[in-house]
Amino acid sequence: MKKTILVFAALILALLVLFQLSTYSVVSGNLNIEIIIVVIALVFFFIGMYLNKKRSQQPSVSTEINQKNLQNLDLSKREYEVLQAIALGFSNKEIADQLFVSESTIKTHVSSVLTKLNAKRRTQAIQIAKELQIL
Amino acid sequence: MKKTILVFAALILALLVLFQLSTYSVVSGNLNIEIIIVVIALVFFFIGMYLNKKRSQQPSVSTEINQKNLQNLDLSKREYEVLQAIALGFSNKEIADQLFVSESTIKTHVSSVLTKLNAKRRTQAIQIAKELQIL
DNA sequence: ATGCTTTTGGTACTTTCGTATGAGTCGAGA
DNA sequence: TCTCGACTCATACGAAAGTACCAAAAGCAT
Repeated sequence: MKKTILVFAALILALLVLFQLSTYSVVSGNLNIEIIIVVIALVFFFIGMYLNKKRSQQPSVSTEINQKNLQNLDLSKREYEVLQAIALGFSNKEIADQLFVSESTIKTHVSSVLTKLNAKRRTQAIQIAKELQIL
Repeated sequence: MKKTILVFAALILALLVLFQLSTYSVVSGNLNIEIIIVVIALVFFFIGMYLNKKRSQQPSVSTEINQKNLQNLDLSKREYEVLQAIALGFSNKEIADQLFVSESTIKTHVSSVLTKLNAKRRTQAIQIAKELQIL
């Protein structure tokens, strides 16, 4: 809300500046009227784009991963890889083959992931990870 | 692509019209310069909003469920409920308690869901269902 | 070099999941 | 009424998944 007020204040200010500029230059005749129009057009074009972007960004679900949550979980690189593979629906054996390690290793990683995500099952881990926007 | 060309053509046209209008009115002096500025500002403000909207609408992921895919899968009401519960990370026993049926029943439903979704595991079923925008 | 974490891997055991099969109940519709 | 699909439930078995505990190798920072 505060930001909106600031934006509109800046907008009005810009308008006033343009008024002054245009009347001055038209009167003095040292500036072409076309330049003024182009400047005004560009300024408000980008203002329109900016405002609309702000508006449309809020409801859109940020599909990017939340780095803060990811770091807070303290998952190791390998554990995160395993978590991603789990979310893709792979079995422990399949993950093991993909990462060229044994299934025992994957089980170890999965257990760590479940503990760190505070999940009882891998399906729950997926759900929690998605809520944290980690995937 | 065709639309982009049209939009830019209209944009250039609008610019030309404004040029003509402004030079004419300034010369004849029958139109206030402020009015012109406001008109230009408004026009390009909305052009900016419109273009930005078009751009941001395309990559937005429709979060609604795809009814067509849902119907094509031929999942029964109960099976769909179970699928949703699976995606929330619940175990068969927990789902059974929530739906007031036995775990055996849930197992039956889960098997049907896996078959219909062509999945080997419940985690894979979740992934497939999300791809089909069923969840 | 010496801790420290990560990664790896194993054994043994429990739990959960998934399949196969069969069967009873119930409601909607031919 | 008879049929069909959906829902229910059980048993038995095998396959994954998960836990607990241990331990060695590797990487990396002080």
